[in-house]
Amino acid sequence: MERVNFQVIEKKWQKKFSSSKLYNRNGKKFYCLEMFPYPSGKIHMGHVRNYTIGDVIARYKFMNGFNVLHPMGWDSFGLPAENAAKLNELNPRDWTKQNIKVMKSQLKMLGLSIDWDLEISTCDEDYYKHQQELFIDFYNNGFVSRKETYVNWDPAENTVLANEQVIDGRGWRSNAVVERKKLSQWFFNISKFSNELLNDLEKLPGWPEKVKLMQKNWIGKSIGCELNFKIVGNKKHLSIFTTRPDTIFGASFIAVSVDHEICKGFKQKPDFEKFKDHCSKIGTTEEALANAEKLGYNTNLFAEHPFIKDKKIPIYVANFVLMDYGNGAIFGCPAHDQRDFDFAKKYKLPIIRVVSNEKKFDNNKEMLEAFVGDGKMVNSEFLNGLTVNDAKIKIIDTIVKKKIGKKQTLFRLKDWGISRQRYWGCPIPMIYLEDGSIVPVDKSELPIKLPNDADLKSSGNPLENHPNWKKTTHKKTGKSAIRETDTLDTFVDSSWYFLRFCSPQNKKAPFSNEKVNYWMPVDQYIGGIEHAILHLLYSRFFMRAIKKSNKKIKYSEPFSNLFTQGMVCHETYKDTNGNWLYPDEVQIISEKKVIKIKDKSEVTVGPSESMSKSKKNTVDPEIMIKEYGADAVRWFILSDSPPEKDVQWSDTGVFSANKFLQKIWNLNQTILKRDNKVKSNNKNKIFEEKINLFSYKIDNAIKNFQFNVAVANFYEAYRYFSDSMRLEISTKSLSDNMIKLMKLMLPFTPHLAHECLTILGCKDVNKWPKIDEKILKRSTINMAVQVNGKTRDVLNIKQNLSEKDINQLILKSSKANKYLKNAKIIKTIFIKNKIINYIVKN
RNA sequence: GGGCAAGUGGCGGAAUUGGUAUACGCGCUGGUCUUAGAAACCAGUGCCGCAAGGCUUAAGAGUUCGAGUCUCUUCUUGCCCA
Repeated sequence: MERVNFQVIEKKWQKKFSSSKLYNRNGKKFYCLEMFPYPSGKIHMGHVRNYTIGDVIARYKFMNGFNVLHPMGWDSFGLPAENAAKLNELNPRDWTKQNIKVMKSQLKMLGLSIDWDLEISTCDEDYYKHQQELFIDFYNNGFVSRKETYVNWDPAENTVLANEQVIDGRGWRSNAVVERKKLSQWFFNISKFSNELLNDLEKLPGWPEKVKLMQKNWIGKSIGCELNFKIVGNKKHLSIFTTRPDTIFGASFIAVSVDHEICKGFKQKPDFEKFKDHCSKIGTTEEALANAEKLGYNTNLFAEHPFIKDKKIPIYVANFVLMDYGNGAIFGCPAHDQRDFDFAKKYKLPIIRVVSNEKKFDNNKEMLEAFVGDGKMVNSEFLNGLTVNDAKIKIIDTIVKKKIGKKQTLFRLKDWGISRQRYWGCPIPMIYLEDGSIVPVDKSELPIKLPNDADLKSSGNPLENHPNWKKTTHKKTGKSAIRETDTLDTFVDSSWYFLRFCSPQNKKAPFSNEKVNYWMPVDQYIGGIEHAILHLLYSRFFMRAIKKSNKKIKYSEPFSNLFTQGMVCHETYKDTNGNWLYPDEVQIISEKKVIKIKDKSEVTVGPSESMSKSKKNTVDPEIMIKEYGADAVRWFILSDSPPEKDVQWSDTGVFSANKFLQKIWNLNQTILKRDNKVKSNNKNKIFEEKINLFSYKIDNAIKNFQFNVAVANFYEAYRYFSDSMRLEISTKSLSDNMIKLMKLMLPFTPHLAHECLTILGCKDVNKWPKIDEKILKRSTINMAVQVNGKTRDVLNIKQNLSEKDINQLILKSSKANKYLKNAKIIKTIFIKNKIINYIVKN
């Protein structure tokens, strides 16, 4: 069998992919974008999967006549560069540049159809200059604010962490116990768009339902009401927020946050300070608060119940009430909220049931946990007998009429804290004047560049510690000023890069309005599900804020279709000492026996998990490409699982992918060498119809993102094709149909397909083959013959035959006949081109 | 605790959306070729049964001429939120 040297043809075609313009600029626009990588060092299999999927779509659309935009860039600011730089005594910039160089060459090895002329890198001054410009625009349009808030402070990293970076009360990277600290921070006012971001999810039919649901929950709209309580012996009111005003008759305490105004009076009390100190150690995530033991500090103050005369409710300070949600105060109804229940049990507060779903309500029954289900109101005076929902409506109505509160909508979504006490990020273009005012720098002074000589080794904020970087002057007044020394969260960098790709070399502005209005929105966005919430939500916010500050932009949704691919997994290996081992350090002898190559010791095989450096269950794409070829790696990663699901990496899988591609090559060679004197006969027609059917199936599978199904169809088509070589089919027909198949394969295995198409003499390589739907209607179909619902025969027949014809056929020759002979047919169910089912009685 | 998915051979998975269950690949078994191995090629491979045939899509029920697909109950797993 003839073999092709993949290394040679892949190198050859990769040169052509990057040297000539891949795309012409005709046809309807199609913006295909994969989430750009963080340049961490080398590409991993997750990247291979992500970019191969994107490449299939881009090439498919291009071959179908679209004007495709398929760019790539680098999400190149971020903490790892800083850490690596510390470790290796390198400048973060040099470390990042080096990684980009390596990863770019690796991506090229995959043969991706990326337009590298559009390459951007977020750590380039060219990029972050415009980001600073956008920041100032946002500031001038009221989308930026400065707030003092409690933040998650990582004492080991000396930085603020986002809620999602706090795992079980510890920093995700440092594992240090996170503290609550009050800091002045910059915020993007994403919450101004809460309603819009929620409602517009409905306008995104091309997004997975799952992602939309996650965003919906994240935004977390809740409708409730504000209610004022009178404090006994005090003229002041205490205003609380609740989503369960219907349970007011079950209220047995009020709980406020430690930061609530009311607590100011206890500041000098040592027991309060101790309590507050304790609270600060829990962290601020909802999860941490929910899991923490419910603790309270008794203020010895009481509030009057608004509907029960002379009833007094104790006021506690509680660790599970947050100042930045609602009013920082709630009323506790222990019978119908688990947190309140736990709290009431601990402090021996009454538990009064006000909702019941029992047939006969038993007021004395002891509760073991809170009842949060639906039911009818009890113990609630004028609400008794109503459903929870009706009770809510009635009580809010009453509260409004009595002027002791109002209806209120709250969102879980908070403003986006963007300040980071870090060096390797985009400097925030704000300055502090001597008179205390804070103003943006003049746009003419952009970019505010990062200094090259910052000290990264000492703890704290490197820009703050720099001897003179922060000293500047205010352009308008000439007076001295101090720069903001925080840098922007790197999520900001990735919130608008898709706009920059539309005109990446634009020196004057972040993007050209005209280009953005042409290319946006992204027609197909592809990336990991891990970005389902934050990155996508922030990008949606950016688009809206940009549209409001730049009236010429037409769109508010950045991504019209979203595809989230699954992860790449591999088995894990541990040696006898419990150390993780890389797959290439072990040898698999049999299903039950795996040994360490080095010393032949036994290895324990663990479950297949998402590839990660910490568990060493990674496979290096570059090594795989060198061994099996890029086309085989691409082929395998698409073939084994549906793209939205996790895929298991398997060496035998990529090995057999290579084998198959060699067979394809060999088939091409056989056709080329075939005597072309073979005259056409009626075998041609059947052959062509069959290949047409395969083409139809493959085309459909690609359209539906079922690449694994497409691959299965290629295997079948190959086998059919190879079997047909023995038949008297004209060489021209074989060659034409091979061209058809190779074009269909081009998005999957571009190197091999280009090579084969060239030797077959194909002139319109980048034109998707025509699929004749008329032929599909002419070809034969299989019809199942059932008796009493059991399949007894399958007929290969012409399409659209009538029930009568089929009855005759069956009587003549069918295996099903013997089940019909001595039976009485009571009923026949006939579905054209699908099935005939005889219901019989003996 | 809540929400959302999903459960099909030894494994990854397919099934035209209610109409031939197990396509395709991996693995395995046998054979040809080979000094031998690898590769290549051919055949077989859900379970029971010598066969005819019967059974089978986590378990159980229901709707239907017909259910992997729809409905209900239970179990299990995964993901997200808490």
